[in-house]
Amino acid sequence: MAATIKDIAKQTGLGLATISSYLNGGNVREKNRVKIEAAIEELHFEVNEVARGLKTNKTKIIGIIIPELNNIFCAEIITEVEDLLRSHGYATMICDCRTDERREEEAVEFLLHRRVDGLIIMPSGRSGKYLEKFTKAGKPVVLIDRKLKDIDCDSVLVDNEGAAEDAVNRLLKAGHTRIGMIAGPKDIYTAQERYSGYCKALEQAGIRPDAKLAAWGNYTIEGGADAMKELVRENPDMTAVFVSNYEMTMGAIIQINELGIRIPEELSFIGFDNVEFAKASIPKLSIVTQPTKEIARNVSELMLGRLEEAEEAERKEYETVRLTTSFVEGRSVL
Amino acid sequence: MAATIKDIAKQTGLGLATISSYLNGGNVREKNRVKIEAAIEELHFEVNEVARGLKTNKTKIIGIIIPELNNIFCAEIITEVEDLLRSHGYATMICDCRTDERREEEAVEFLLHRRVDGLIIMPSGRSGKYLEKFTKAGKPVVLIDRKLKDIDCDSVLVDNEGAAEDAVNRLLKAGHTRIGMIAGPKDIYTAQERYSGYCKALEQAGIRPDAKLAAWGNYTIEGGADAMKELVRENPDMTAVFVSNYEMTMGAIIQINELGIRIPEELSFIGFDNVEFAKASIPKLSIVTQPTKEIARNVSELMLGRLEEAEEAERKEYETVRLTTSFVEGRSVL
DNA sequence: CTGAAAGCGCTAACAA
DNA sequence: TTGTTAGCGCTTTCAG
Repeated sequence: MAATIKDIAKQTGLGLATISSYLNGGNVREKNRVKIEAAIEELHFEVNEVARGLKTNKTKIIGIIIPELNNIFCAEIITEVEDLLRSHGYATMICDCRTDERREEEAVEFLLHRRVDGLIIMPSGRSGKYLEKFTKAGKPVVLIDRKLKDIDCDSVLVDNEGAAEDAVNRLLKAGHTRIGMIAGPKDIYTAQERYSGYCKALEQAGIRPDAKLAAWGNYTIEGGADAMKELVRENPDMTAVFVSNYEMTMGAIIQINELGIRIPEELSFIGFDNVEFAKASIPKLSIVTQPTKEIARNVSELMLGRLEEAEEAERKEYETVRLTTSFVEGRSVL
Repeated sequence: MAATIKDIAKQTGLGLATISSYLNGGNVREKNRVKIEAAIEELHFEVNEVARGLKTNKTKIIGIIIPELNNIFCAEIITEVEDLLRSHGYATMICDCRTDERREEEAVEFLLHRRVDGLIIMPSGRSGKYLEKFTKAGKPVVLIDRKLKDIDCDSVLVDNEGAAEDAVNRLLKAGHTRIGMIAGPKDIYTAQERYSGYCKALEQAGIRPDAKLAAWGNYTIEGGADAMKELVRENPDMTAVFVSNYEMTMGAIIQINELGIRIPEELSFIGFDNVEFAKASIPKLSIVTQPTKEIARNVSELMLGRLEEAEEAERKEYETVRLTTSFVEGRSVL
């Protein structure tokens, strides 16, 4: 069995409090410090964070709920968040919910039982009702990428509408008028925002958005491919397309190859995220990219901040950070 | 403050043991069951897994240490493992170590303090010395994708050598003799295996492996691009290339586009992993793919099995599962 | 089947 | 500074 502070106390002849104090950076007489360190070394003592957690009512664990770890956008953010939190002593417990709201609710329950100190979530639904238990317990919740009704908390978003608007404007400027869009699931916040950016750009150019030109994918590769196929079938006059996430961008490209359509001669193309993929394509794709590192940094800082402030008395107003996207020029627009 | 079983006991007038028994699926008189459930509902009771963990000395948490969550091969496996373990009541604590051995050792320590019940690891180094603390504590360790010296435990691998050999044989059969390879880091197990498969195939065909034709990348996109550049520069007579992981495959393709080399006319190409990317490329890439789901399933089952068996007396011999890869035919070999 | 009591390893008053 | 003591919320004997 592993050694406990009791063993250390016995070995050194000191009291429990002294050992505990040493462990928590308190002041200990030099002579005793040496003794304690020797005992720790000798008995291979390792603090038991579980016991500590029970006592302090803080587990130093942050729960993370995401729709899909396989989604590169998620993965990039999570790696970074995990790194930042761990460097502050926090472990993360990640739950991949496969874009399933029911599973998300289960995950919330799961993490609640495990008494995580805070929750970072990229939610699939529209309402944050099921997060109440967290906020009521005084535990911080930080939303990534999507906004939720029925809940007060911090969130970090990107300017989805602006990003889509900008992309479509570029296509308009290149002279296109029949511009298709592969949008995300209708019930997802970001997808709606991006779609509305698309519409806004068209309207500003005096073009009425045509329902036939919008295909609703499901943020997956397959969904992107299907949507692309539909778009091409329904719109022989379409000369450009804007795809609104990475997985669907890849799917669309696969489909375009399948159909033998040439980019940009026959179809101008603007995709989303993953600069590397854009560079690996022929021709290089023009894409909208999101600042994943910056998102991660903001999320972590917000979380860490709330965690600290829980110690203190007052809390600051909830923040909504909105970051801007970038555009990476390729050769897919003509 | 959250309700505890004490509160439930008080509310129902029952003893602590009864509540605990109910919570753990024991037999409780029907009448009391109803009472308990009502109290739980009313007081919003949620079991505290931390306290439970302290008492039972089991946290129901599995630590996972990987080199890079951003690496799609890792991400695919981890998603699946996480899913399987969670469905058995286990949470996962993931540590991304950025292919850094020092960070891996820190992660081991980190997870040890948190008293995880088992460890799943895709190690960067060659020795498993630093995992001793785990095995000594009687906690199961399962290795993914790489084998380690100085440690006895289960592992799940793929037949790397065979996969590389097969790929190179295909190039040989197509008539190539000057075949390049972009290998992974020399100190990584899988990289060595794949390189040795490459050599084996050549030797069997009576060709002496030429050091100039082997470029050692670092399993990243950038590394793949650099290696490709070097290979082309040093070997004007090279007519085919085999790339040994996904990230480097993408990097190589980016570089090939950059250099304006045409596949397969000027260069035949076989890549690794990620069928989707292979399909999205022009022409479609021929690739070796690894069975990530199957790896995940094996890893989870091995871990779950060990966890159970810890309850019982004896333990089975350590297993090494070796899975086979597949080959997906594209149009990149001529 | 149920109640009482002990204790998992740690922290945090409080005294000394 | 250091020692003593009392729990954190749960499981688990052991009686009843």
